[in-house]
Amino acid sequence: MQLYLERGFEQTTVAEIAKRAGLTGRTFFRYFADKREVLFAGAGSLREHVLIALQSAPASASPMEAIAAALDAAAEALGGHRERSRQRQAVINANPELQERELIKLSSMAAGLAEGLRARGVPEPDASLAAETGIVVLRVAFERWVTETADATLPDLMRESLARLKTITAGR
Amino acid sequence: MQLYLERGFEQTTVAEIAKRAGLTGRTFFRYFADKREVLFAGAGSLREHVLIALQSAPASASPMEAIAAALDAAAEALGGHRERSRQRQAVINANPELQERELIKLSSMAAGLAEGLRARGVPEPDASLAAETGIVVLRVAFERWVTETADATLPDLMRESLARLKTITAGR
DNA sequence: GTCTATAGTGCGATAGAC
DNA sequence: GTCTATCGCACTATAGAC
Repeated sequence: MQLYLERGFEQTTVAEIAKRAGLTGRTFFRYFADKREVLFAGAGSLREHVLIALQSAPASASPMEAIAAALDAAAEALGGHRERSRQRQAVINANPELQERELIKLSSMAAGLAEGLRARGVPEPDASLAAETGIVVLRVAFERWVTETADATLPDLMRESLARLKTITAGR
Repeated sequence: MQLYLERGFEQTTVAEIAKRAGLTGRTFFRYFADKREVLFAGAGSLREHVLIALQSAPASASPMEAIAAALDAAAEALGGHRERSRQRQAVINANPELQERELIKLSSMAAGLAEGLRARGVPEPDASLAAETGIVVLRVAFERWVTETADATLPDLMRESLARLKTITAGR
């Protein structure tokens, strides 16, 4: 993160990262599949967290209610370090390659959520639609959270965004 | 496409592609920013097509109605070559790098749709939510279209998926 | 079209932990 | 004695500078 902020992602070589960490380039690739992956190391635990929350939702919950529970868990997990999130997002927004990686991580979370919903008996295409829609809400709320100056809390923005979505999709 | 189908995306070198096209590797990179981009050459025109449809929607249309019009245009543009779409998707599904590229193309379309909605006077976060949700519907419907054996038409699947989404997000 | 930096891989050597 | 972490080296292919 230091180097990526200092001189930008592309301008930073793996050798430089490794050197600052007191390692060699070869060892870097033992831990990270590629240069981008360093910024997404925490994605796995977030994914688990969210999927557990989905499973823990009461069986009586509707698909979107279950997704809402998962989103609450995500907001709680992400809502902490706002400044760090801002920095990280600045690096990512400055580089298309990193945006690609971020998108596929979120897509993987969506796939996990869809699977979780199917396990709850939700048929397709409803499971995928609900899961992907949940990720949309997550992303939009997160972007507002790191962008806006007002300090609404992430869980609040998440709930508010979900409410807006319901209004928008409601018929007419 | 031939080479990617024959031996897989990773196993195909740019030199091989260039040779079969009667060019040198360097010339390949004059036309395509990277090895993946060949598969997404048509994305730009689809994007335009869809954005024009959004602009052409009547001013009285609600955000989701405008998005629905854009989706119709997308379905019409994509709905033709089903077998080719299947092949293309098979190549993409077999390779994470390609999935990343596909996601960012769709994300760019979502950004365009959101901008189009804002131009229509739709405020944030509604514009982004509606736009991203539209892309979700597009993706889910498209996946059903290339996956399922039954030959429902893409426009039909698109409309049906949108209808399901409305049901799912409806309160309770 | 040529030249080159750098990402990323395969294989093997070494050293320390338990 | 096995397991794991780091490193060294050779090599390919992408992608960018010129």
